[in-house]
Amino acid sequence: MTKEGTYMTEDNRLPALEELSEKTTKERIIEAATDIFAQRGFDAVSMSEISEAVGIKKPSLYYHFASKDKILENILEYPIERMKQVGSQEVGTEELISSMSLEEFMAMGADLIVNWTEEPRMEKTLRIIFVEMYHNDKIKEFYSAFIDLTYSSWEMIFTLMMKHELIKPFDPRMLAKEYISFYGNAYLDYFLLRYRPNTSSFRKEYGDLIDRHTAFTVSIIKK
Amino acid sequence: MTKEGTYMTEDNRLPALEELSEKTTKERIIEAATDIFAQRGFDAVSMSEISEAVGIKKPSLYYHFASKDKILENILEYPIERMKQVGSQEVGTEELISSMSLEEFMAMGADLIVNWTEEPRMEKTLRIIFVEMYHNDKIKEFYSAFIDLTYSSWEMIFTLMMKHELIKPFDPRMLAKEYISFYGNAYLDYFLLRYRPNTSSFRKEYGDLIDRHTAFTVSIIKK
DNA sequence: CCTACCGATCGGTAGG
DNA sequence: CCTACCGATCGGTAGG
Repeated sequence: MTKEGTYMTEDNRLPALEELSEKTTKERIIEAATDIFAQRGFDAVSMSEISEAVGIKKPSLYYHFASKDKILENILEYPIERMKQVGSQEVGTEELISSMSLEEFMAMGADLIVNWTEEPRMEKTLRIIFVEMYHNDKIKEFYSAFIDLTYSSWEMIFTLMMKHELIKPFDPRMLAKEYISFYGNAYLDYFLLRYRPNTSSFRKEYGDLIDRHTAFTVSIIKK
Repeated sequence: MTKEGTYMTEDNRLPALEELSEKTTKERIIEAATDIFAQRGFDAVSMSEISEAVGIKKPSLYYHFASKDKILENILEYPIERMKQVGSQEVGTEELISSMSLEEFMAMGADLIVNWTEEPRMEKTLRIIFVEMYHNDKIKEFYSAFIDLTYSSWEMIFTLMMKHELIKPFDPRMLAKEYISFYGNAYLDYFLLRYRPNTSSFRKEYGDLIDRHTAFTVSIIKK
């Protein structure tokens, strides 16, 4: 968090161009820890193990992070930042809805939800979130906010669809919950029951099922 | 697993009636461990802590269970036995469907699913299952079987409902997945995100939402 | 069911 | 970023 890299640049020269694209030790720690935590969970992983993966000795980790908990905190900043990015680009939903067919919009929506898991770092972080949720208050807060935002977005979308008479009348909040539950359940299945890092992806395993969920939803709500 | 209670009955007399209703130490260990594992997870709980809750010393636990893992294994036998019980009493689904209204049957189905969580021991065991699923193969096996059985049961139910022309035509497997996802998601929310032992219950927190889910489902499928 | 004990490992610190 | 080290705690055993 502070004075990153001061140890390695104490000669005070400007870094060469090549070095700018190299990962800092701090970044390498985060990447290694994300990887190993995603595989075996936070508690089961020791600081020695992380340092070995990075290629340094255990006490050197404490130069970059004050504690094991701080490493986890840093890892969790990533999805929070990514959620803010997605949130800020949310513009013109109504124009989008009236500019395409119901089928097209729903397919686009499904794609957005699936894309969330496509980036490898995000996928590993989501795994950590699901595994550690039961006893980590920061993760609970993040996941709650993530779910609430998703419900509210789709409540708004379905409300607009009704306004434009694209779909039959429903309680939009309830419809959002029904629609999104399918994804929550798929996440539970993927991240807790069947997680095998680097051998598969959410899209590959659930893509077809999600297409069918989209078709099912359209068939039910379409006016 | 073997020779239970031999230490305490080495005088070879028949146990008094009163003793028959008393819990054996082995049972008390299971109950205490279930309680504490449900609260804080398997790895975070020490054998000392369990023994303290029971009122014995740590090494005495090893008279009843060969290892900490064996305690968990014993705890997991409970839901497996309960599932077998429920499975074996599954008779006359078709008569049931044709003997009541769609609304009545769906309300009864929702009740069965919610009842699964009402028994305190089952609730705690379900919490342990959700918390430890990510790294415990036996739990994965159990949960997979539980989910598959649920999907298959509802696939059969919806197939029979179509045969009796109570509901519109659907792919019954897909309809089962859509219907059950709502519960899977509610479990995820309850057991991982909002679990507060002894202060609430699944029925209390999700009863209303599930009634609305049942009504939503009926409104969509009813012929 | 207990006392006494063990090796292993953990997160973290001191001091350079 | 390293060597050397620490106190605490863990699951489990020996022997009664």
